[in-house]
Amino acid sequence: MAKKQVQTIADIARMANVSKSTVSRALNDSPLIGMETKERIVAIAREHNFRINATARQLSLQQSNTIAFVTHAFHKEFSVADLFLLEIMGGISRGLYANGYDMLVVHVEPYDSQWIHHYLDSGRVDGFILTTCPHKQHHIQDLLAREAPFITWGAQLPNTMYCTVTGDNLNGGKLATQHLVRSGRRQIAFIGGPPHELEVQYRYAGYENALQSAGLQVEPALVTYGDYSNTSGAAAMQRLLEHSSAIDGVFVNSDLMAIAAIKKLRQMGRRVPDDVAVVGYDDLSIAAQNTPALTTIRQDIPQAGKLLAQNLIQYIQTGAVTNAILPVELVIRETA
Amino acid sequence: MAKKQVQTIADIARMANVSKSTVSRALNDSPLIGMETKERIVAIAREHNFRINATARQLSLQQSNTIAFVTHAFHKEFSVADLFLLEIMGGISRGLYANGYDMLVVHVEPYDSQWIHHYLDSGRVDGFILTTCPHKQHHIQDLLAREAPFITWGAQLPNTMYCTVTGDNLNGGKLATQHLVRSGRRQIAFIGGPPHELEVQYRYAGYENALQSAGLQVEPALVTYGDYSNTSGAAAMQRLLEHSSAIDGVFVNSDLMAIAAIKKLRQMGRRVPDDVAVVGYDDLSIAAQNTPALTTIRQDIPQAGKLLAQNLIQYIQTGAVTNAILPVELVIRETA
DNA sequence: CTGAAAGCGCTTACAG
DNA sequence: CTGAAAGCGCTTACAG
Repeated sequence: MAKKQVQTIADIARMANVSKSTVSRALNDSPLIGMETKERIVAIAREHNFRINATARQLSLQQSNTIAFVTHAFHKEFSVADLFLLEIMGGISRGLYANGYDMLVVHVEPYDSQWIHHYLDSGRVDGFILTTCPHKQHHIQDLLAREAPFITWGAQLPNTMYCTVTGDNLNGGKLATQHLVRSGRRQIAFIGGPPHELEVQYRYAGYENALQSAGLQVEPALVTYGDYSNTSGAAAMQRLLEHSSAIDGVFVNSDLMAIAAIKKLRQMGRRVPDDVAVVGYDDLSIAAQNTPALTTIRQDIPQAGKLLAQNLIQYIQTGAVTNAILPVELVIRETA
Repeated sequence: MAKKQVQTIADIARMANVSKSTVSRALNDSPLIGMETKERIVAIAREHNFRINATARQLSLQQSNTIAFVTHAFHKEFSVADLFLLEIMGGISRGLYANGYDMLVVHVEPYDSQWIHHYLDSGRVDGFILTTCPHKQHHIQDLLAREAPFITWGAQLPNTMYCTVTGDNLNGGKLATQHLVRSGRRQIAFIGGPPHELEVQYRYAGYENALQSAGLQVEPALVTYGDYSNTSGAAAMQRLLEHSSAIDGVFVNSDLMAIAAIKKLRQMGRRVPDDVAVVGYDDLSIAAQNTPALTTIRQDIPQAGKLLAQNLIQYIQTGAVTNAILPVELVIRETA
């Protein structure tokens, strides 16, 4: 495996005694080429470990075959919640690669949309994938204004038109709450993520829906919100217990908050799940590792990544706007 | 911010009444151009939000200005240890961007080195950054054979010549052990990562060195190894306690294993740090979050990422092979 | 089915 | 200091 000898299709053409055009067609599986010629050329190329020059190809084709994965600049400490990024990146990368695309990573600052110009106008990338970043809505507005091809992870804003992939938050809320109801809980609380998030609103709707189907009242005193961090989860749990000590079940919008809530419950002398059952959300690796192991709602993140890749490419190639909703699943462990 | 109007340097040339050559020189800060002309052209380009076409530039310059971050395919569950990847990627990305390079992410399988050809021979990337991936040595051999530009995170193999950045493992082991000695511990155990890893051997050397400086014996019964996972950490701790119940301090090669070891110690009825003091390694976010908060050795990972980027680019541009060793630091918390 | 030639949008040696 | 022209390595409409 020494240094590359055969550099261009012109080299291959010379060796095969054909024109560059023919080599290009053979290597690109063009229909207008003789079977025999093609196989001969492909064999020579393979033998010499030849790879077509991507840059020249991109210039000629006027596309980069590269997608940018957009995420926040990593200044601060990482939390376990960021494992989500790694997991979805794996899925995206796999999906892109299968379609002949590469994945660039772009770290963006909250209030700067220059990256759109930088990467798109220079032809570096053909489109963007957004997952979580501060001021996502702001960036989405700028992407729309620029008519940039992109897709996002998360629920679609009303009155907008762009590609999305999201989990089934409504059903997630329903499954979690139904499970609590089925185990005989009657005072079931809700600890949400930020209330302005659509995902959170859907999960709440699922919660409400499940309670009503079971003939239970939705009590405002049992509903509160956090910001997904563990400290906010602990604080939320404390607030709930102060207002209503009869709570016997909680549906929490993230595993991290759920684990913090469980700690708080124990500090306050409640047993989990005996006194209070807890269901989380996400099924990060810490959910299974926690003691007691966390009952939670799982979203298939690698699958989500794959869809983000495929549907963005589809949009770039056909203009079809898709909004995909992925199924979620209840994972029963020890806390409920 | 509408769709891009001005597409090429030819457009700018027309507007400025100069040739394409002149525009190119102005935009690239060439010395052989009039100050006045340059400023006029730059102003026009900025006004029209013009970005030079990266693909054409790359083809002309015969370089991609792109570096591949190579990591393992993400099949399995993620663990907190993988947060390391996110953190170092942030540093690398920042370092590359500052030098005008982009970061591509490549997920590789253990036994397949085709990715080297795929990305290098096609001109997609100018070099590779390797952090952790299975069969790293195997990949390094293939990179060397192909004469590919690359840099790795981790200690350098003997008799090889390539760029590396690594933490000061020798001093890390020394600092951890010295701290245990200073707090009066005399039966200090060592739980390493895989013993064939150079990093682990250096940490062991630091441990040994610190013990000897303190006039303490190195006891083979107090030395054991794991694979960085929490289960292996718990097993290692158990083995140590079975062989020698007088242990009053442990230096563990990762935070994950350290936390598992602490759990095990408590199960066996030992108090931490009263009966047994524990020092970990890495200072992942879980170290501070753990109860009790973990005393550990910190490496500046974002800084490491930045150096990986800079030194690889330096190598590509000048051929200079660098082996950088980053300082480490003892972070004292509750477990020792 | 195959080839000669133009074109993708840059950079730069060469000439002025 | 500036411009005309060749070249980077592909793809593809056009002609055969």
